Amino acid sequence: MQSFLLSFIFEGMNKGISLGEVQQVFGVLNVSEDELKYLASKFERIELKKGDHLLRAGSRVEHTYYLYEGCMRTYFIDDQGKEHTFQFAVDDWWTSDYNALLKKEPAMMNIEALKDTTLFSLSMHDLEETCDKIRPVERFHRMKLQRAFASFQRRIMQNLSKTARERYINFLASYPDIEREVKNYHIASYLGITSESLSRIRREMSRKDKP
Amino acid sequence: MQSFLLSFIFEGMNKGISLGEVQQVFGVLNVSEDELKYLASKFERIELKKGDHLLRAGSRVEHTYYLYEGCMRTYFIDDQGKEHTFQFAVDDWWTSDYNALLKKEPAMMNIEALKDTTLFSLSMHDLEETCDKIRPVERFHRMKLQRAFASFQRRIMQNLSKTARERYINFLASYPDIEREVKNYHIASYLGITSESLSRIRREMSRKDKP
DNA sequence: ACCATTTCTTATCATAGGTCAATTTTTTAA
DNA sequence: TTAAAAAATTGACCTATGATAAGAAATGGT
Repeated sequence: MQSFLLSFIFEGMNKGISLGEVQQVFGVLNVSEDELKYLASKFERIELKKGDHLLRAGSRVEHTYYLYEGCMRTYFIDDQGKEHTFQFAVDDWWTSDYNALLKKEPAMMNIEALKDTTLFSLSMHDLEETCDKIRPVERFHRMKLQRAFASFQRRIMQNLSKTARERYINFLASYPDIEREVKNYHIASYLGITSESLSRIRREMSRKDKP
Repeated sequence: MQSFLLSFIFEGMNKGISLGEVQQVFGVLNVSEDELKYLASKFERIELKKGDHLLRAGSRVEHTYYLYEGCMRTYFIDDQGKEHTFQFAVDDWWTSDYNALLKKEPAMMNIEALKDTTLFSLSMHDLEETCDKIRPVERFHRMKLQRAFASFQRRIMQNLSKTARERYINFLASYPDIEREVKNYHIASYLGITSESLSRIRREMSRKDKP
């Protein structure tokens, strides 16, 4: 009887997200209890196991995802079959294939879990609707976009002006904790180099670290 | 007398922008005449001659700029003194150093006019204020950010997966009309290669074009 | 129209990073 | 615990692009 009750509760939790979790998603947001409930109703909880894919190239994209806990990698495959990591996402990031989402084209990106991960999904349609209905949400979203925009600017600047080695050092500084989860070839393809090149860079660095 | 009058009119025009121009900036926007006037009052017209700088690295950034007519280039200088073109802007684009603007840091970017150019400047403070006061403006701005975001995604994907030659071909397709204004070394540094390399690529391409 | 300046091209040589193949190390699953 | 699979490293060689320098072509100011 008790275990039946428990499983019922868990199933219920898996459908949606709590008000507390909504507040985590949006930070401190000046909205009413009703609005909070409305927001919560729009999200769905997604639990992924390490290695699971959230999105695959070619499929339709309709959602954007809030990464509640875990670690994801977005990558794409080029014409020659080579894999390129577009970005890593960790706690409290949003992720999706925004280009496909916006242009209503099939996804070019794949998104996979690098460890067991919990996400909250929100359809683009609901995002628009909540932006319309709840002013602070639109503002919140606009701010998110601005910050993402600025970070893209920095990434493009780096790619244009830094050597692979400098970019790697910078990567380590930007994602200090991520290292355990990601493969070196993920990092290499994020930096725009081969796994072998990264290996050489790492060797040189460890040489010079211990003289 | 007539010439005095003319110069008076031009001076007046130089201060602000007309309601018709505001509508150009925001496209068809569902706002009242009063709101349109309010918006117009927040913009300032800037006329630049070819070669003039709108922004220089190190200076404070407080404005974002709508490019009404003309052509601008945003570039930065790296630690080794090398110049990198971050982006070209043509009619109906917005430009600024968004990273600096957002983080309230000194500019890293330089923005120069590639030909005589008319811009409308809007301070970040006024942008926030108009987003607050006029809902459709916030929506408009959010959409702009989304599109810019998607286009950055495409650029990063390209840089990771395409050869210099492919990127050049793609550049020509993306900016078909810009070529007359920009120097080859502007394009080269936008693509992340040297002017000499671009020259080689161009030679190879013209060889194969005429067999 | 002319000279000065800037930009573009070409050639040569140097180098970061890519490719391929073999080996070692680490992780995974039975 | 061990065998199999995946990931990382290494070495030998290759290629695209960078650096430098010099000349050709285009552009701009007077």
